[in-house]
Amino acid sequence: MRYDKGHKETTRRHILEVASRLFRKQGAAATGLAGVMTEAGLTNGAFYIHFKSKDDLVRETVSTALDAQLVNLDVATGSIAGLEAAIRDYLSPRHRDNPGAGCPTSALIGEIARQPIKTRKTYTERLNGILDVLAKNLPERSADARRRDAATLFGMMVGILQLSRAVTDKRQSDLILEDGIEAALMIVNRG
Amino acid sequence: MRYDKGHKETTRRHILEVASRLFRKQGAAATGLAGVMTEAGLTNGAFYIHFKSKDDLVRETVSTALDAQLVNLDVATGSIAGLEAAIRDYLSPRHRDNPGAGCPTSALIGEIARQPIKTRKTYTERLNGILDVLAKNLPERSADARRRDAATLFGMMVGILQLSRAVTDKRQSDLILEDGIEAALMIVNRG
DNA sequence: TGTACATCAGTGAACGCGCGTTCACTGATGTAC
DNA sequence: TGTACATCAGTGAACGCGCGTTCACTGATGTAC
Repeated sequence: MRYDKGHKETTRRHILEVASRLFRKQGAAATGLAGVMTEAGLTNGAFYIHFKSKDDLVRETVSTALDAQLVNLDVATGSIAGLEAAIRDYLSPRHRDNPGAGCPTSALIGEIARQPIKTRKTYTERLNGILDVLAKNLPERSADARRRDAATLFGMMVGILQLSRAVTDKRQSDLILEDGIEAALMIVNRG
Repeated sequence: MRYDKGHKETTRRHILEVASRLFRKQGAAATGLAGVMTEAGLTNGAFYIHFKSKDDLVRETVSTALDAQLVNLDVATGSIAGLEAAIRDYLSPRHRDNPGAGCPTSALIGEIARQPIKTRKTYTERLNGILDVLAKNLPERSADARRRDAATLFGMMVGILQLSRAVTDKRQSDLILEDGIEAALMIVNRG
């Protein structure tokens, strides 16, 4: 073969990374495959060697981006202090200003809700993995209560980050993040 | 003239209503002008009699939809009980299942954050009007604290509604809404 | 060892299609003289 | 009062363009005999 063993898989992952970044930055509907492939250093036609369709690519990017987020979160947390640090990082100006490398949910949830059921199912599974990690790090009480708080906490973080991204006034945007951290920590520490 | 005085304005408002519904339901990027005009009972070409461009239409729909939301909210609230009822209504299965007639922020905030600055400025202004109404109905404390809580509360409601829309499991989706109401009321009643 | 063929990731041109936008035209009414 | 012209919301065909997708082809390597 012309290419190393594993080369195809490397290329596929590379396309996924590029697409994942562009989708989060520009939206999936607003991002064309030609742009993805050019950015990946390939030509149009090569796309279909790796993916069945654009829908397929969207589903794969959602899946892998959430997998990566779960791993990062699992490593970063492990204690209440770790969870609090993760919340501060999530609701930071740095995260707000870098959607392409940030939380896929905050960037794409509006579009995900309108995706084919298969993609929404994939999303739901991965989301639940993330909610499990959050719940694991919440203090005491029943596992059920922690798990339910995790969904509330995550929804809150997502909504607040999105508001901070939409608003044009930087001071207001910063304030939304700061107040959001305070409220999120209140959810973490309620009992 | 062939048409009544005020006919043009009526038509314009009709196009706005149709577009506003389709944008919230399908996303603005994923909705074509031909679809909007057909749904409005007109032909393609008539669009440019009423609007300068698609961007212009998006900005106008965002503006008028938020204006309408502000009026509804102002009427529905007026007391803490009213605010609580508005929160329950926002985080209800009915709202979740009817994005086309629902909160424009929950349906479009991801796209709004990527719109031209002019649209984002319009959005920010209107959002602040809504946050003012929410703040007005929060209990006591300083006006500044209430205003900041309003942003947190709204961000939370938006994020939770979006999560409930993305998730495929109905039971989980319902639970997210119920727990979200509880947490939102906690923000309302903290002091 | 040399040659013919198979494999397959990637190329790049082309497909049909729907997009946002433009424009010559329509036709009912209002206005001027 | 009658006629010529102006107005203007709306029509519908067409524009160029980029979309997602297809496909004949390339060319480096592996395999068979």
